[in-house]
Amino acid sequence: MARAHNVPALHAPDLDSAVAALRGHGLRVSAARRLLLESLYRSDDPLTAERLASGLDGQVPRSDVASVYRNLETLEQVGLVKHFHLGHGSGLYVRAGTAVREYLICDSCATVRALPPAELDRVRDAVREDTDWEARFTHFPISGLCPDCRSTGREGRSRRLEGVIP
Amino acid sequence: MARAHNVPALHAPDLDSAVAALRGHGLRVSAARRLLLESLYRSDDPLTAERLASGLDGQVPRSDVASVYRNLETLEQVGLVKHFHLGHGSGLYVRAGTAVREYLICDSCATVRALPPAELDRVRDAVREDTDWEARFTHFPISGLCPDCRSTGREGRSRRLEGVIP
DNA sequence: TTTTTTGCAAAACCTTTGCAGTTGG
DNA sequence: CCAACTGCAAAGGTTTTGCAAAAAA
Repeated sequence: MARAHNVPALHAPDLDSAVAALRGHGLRVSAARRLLLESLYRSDDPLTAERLASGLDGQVPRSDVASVYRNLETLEQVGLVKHFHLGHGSGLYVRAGTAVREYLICDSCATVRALPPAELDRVRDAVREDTDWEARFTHFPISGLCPDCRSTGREGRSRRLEGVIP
Repeated sequence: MARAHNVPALHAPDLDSAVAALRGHGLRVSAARRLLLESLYRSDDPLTAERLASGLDGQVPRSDVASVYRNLETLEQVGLVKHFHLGHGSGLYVRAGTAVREYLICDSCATVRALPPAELDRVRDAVREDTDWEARFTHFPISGLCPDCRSTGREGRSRRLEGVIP
C-alpha cells in the first residue's frame, strides 16, 4: 500500500470524534486502533511508531509495532494523522489536528527549528516564482545551516539528532 | 563515526589527483579504494553505495558494500566525495568535483528536479531574511508539489521514485 | 614489521508482509 | 457469521560493526 500523505486533514478535535470518523469511513474501532488514537490524542508532539507502540512508554497499554504502522497508514489515508521526516531515522507522526509546522534542520549540528507556515510564506512565494513548484516543508525539512553554525563556520562534525522535536 | 558532510570539496579533477590526495592525507591507496574512486570518476551521476559496490554493474570489479560505506565516509571526510538524500531510500554519492545541484522533489509523484544553485539564490535570500538560517538544498531536497501535481490537484497516491536522478 | 584496511558475517535499525487466529459489527 | 483486523514471526532494504586475515607503507 502506498503511504498516504497530503490528504486533507479531518476535523477531529478529540478521541471521540476520531473514533466517530473511523466508523464513518466504515473502519472498525479495534482495541489497537483505540489505543493508538489514545496515544496520539495524549501528545501534541510528533511521535515515532515505536514510541506509539510502547504506549508512550507505558502511559497507555502497548501494542504491536506492525499494527501501529498499518494503522498509522490507515489513519493517514482517512486524514486523522499526518507524518513527516526530519532527516534520517524514524518517521514522525502527529494527529492531523495539531498546528501545521514547517521544519529547518541544520546539516552541521542537526538542530531543528519548527516554524508556523506563515513565516515561510515569502520563501514559498520565491520558490513558486522561480521554479513553478509549490514548496511545502511539512514532509521533509529545509536543510542548511543554523545561525550558530553559520556564524562560527562550524561544519560537518554532526552532533546527533536526539529528542529535538519541538 | 559521525557521517561527514559539508566538508570543503577537494580539488581532484581526475583519479590520479584523487589518489594523490588520499596519500596526502596519510591514507592508504588500497585496491578497494582505488576501485571505488574509479567508479566515482567514471560517472557524473549520483550513485548508491550498492551500485558503487557492484562496480557500476560490472564495468569495474565489484567490492564489498561494507568497505564501500566505510570508504565513502573516509572520502567524504577528506573532501573527495559528497552525499545527499532524495527522500526515502539509499543515500546518493558523487565525487566532490561535480557541479553542485539542488533538488526539488514532489510529495505527490516523487518527480525530482535538479537545479544549479543560482536558481535558488532568491529563495536562499528569503530564507536568510526570514529565519537567519542559510538554506542549502544540497543534502535534503525541497519537498512540495511539482507544477503538474499542483495544477491537477493530484495528491497523495505516490508513484514510486525510480531512476529519476538527473 | 606495523598499522591500516579488507572481506565476511552478523547485527542494527526501520518498515513491510504473510498468515493463522481473533474480533468487531 | 464473516470480513476486517490483530499479533507474531519472518523478511526486506539500508547501513553499521566486530573480528581475524590480508596488504600497504
